[in-house]
Amino acid sequence: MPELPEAHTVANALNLFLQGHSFEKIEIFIDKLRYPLAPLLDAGLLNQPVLEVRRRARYIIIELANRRALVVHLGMTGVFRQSEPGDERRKHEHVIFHLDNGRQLRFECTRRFSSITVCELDAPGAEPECLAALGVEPLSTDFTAAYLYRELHRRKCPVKIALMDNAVVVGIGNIYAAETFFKARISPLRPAHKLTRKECAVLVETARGVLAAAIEAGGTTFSDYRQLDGTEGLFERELLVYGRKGEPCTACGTPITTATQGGRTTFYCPKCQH
DNA sequence: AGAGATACCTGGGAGC
DNA sequence: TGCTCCCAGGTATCTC
Repeated sequence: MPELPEAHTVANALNLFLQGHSFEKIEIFIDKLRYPLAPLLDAGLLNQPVLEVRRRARYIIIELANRRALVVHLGMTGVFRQSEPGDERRKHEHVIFHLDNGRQLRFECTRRFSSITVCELDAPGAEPECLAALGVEPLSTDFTAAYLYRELHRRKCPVKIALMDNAVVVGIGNIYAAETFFKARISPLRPAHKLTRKECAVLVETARGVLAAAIEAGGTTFSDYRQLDGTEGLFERELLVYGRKGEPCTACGTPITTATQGGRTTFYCPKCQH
């Protein structure tokens, strides 16, 4: 399931595939994903060269020459696939972008948690207005121990909830949150405002390391995620706690425990993480 | 205002 | 075997 590293990997692949090319036709086969798709057909997206494909948080931004941009969120099961005309349409392929070079880009999404919207940018390279409320990028220099301490200090919720809050820092989902807290040896159940400055520094560095390693590996792969050419990411085998309920902790052997936070399952070692 | 719950959606697995 | 139930996930939106 795509988190930030997956969006990063996909954006890079899309940039290679789309840059300089334009859409000649867009076909939609479903009324809506998270939002209605009909606006894609009447938004001036055709015959405009793609300037760049980039990422902000988990959103993929496909910027066209006329300053229109497609803003795509992969949700849980969104997948882009390069196809050729005549390829049979798969069951959950909802959108087909026909390119000026005769090739196709298809968007598939089983659970329909994904979104594809159109927005107009204020200037070339600008951030879409619909993404303005997002917090800092975890791999940027804005994500510092001082910043995190400030944000956590005014929140009484569990620290895991705060770290996954997109208004604080973007792109840390359930899987990477679990790995980060395990490697940082900090309990995800702790009240956010009780973390020390030192612990915030550890969290920042650990989260960065986890995400960077995942990007390096091409993203975590579960049943749904594939890169554009169909190859799988390799990070899955490196997960230390996520999905390992009852298995021995790799550090101390204590069985990994779960808790429910914000309606999501949290995996952690009750002995190592304080 | 901040926090917690819920809807959205499908496939896969467990249990009967 | 076939049925029902539950779970997974991020985000928007609701309620308290």
